[in-house]
Amino acid sequence: MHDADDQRLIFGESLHRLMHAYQRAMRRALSDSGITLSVGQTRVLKGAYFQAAPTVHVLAELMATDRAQVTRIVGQLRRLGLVESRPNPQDGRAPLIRCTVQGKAMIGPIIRLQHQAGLLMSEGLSQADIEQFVFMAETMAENLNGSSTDEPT
Amino acid sequence: MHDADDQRLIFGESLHRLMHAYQRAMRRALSDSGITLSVGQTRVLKGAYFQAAPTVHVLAELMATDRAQVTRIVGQLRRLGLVESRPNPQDGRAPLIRCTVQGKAMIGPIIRLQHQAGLLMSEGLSQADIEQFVFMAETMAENLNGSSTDEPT
DNA sequence: GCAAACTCATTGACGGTGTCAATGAAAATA
DNA sequence: TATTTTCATTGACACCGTCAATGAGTTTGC
Repeated sequence: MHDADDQRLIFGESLHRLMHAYQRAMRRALSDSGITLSVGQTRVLKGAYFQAAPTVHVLAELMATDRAQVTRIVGQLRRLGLVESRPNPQDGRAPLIRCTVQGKAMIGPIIRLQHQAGLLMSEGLSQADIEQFVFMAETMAENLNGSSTDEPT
Repeated sequence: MHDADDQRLIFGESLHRLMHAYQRAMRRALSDSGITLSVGQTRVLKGAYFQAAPTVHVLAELMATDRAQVTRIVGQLRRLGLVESRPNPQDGRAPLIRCTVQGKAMIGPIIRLQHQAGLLMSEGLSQADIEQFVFMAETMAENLNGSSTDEPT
């Protein structure tokens, strides 16, 4: 029934379709480029690169995902020699994670692929549209997160 | 580097965060309402309801996912008595899937939850914004899909 | 200083999901 | 009629999200 509602009905499905399409495109682009990393691995690698020696906790928060998951991925990347964790002088529980030289070498191509995907998907949209879209996506994510945590006082 | 590029860099991450937040919200809303269906199951159920006796193929296309996945979910829903598949007089390979009475009874609450999630996440955004967002999401998904399939002649 | 409570990373386990390959039945094509 | 194509189905595998338990380290309260 009635206009406004229908918009909302489509909403979830639109999001699903976009997300699937994006993930698929990224996965294909990565494998076509001979990069054998999963999407999650690239996300952690980027985090380790752009943040200054983050902990697992910081990365998990950044990616809005579970620490367990991040720990696992860090382990994989470490075994691949793309990342290393060094003891944290401030806190013995939380090692600091850093890109190795080899890890840094992969950042460039990864960024380039994401960049291309961004260009492709934004075809026919203006720069202003894109910025608006990103802004709205952030706003919505915050709306959803904020309500579930119910930060008190 | 330079404005335009940075937008694109954030792009993927924004999408990830929004998607995670949305999926989480939906999962929580479903379980809080005592509905023990997965997100995928609700999607298929909705498809079976809104389409007129679709095949697995149709549902998969609608959801932009794999037929195998849909087949599995249909099996689960059938075991739950929410859906039934009847032989297709037009094509013996592709049974037609239909909501049962019990399945239809669940549609209302599911829609309502998605509706609420939509309202929550669109807080602070105008109706025009929302429509714009959905439109852009569809456009982008098409951009991504169209290029990979390269439909010829 | 010491014990309790807390925080962190880590590991294990489980379910949902996406994808590919193989199978077999039915349809379309030659 | 024989070949090829299209469909659903099943199995297998990897990725991802989540929760529970563990253990090491830190902070708090006494």
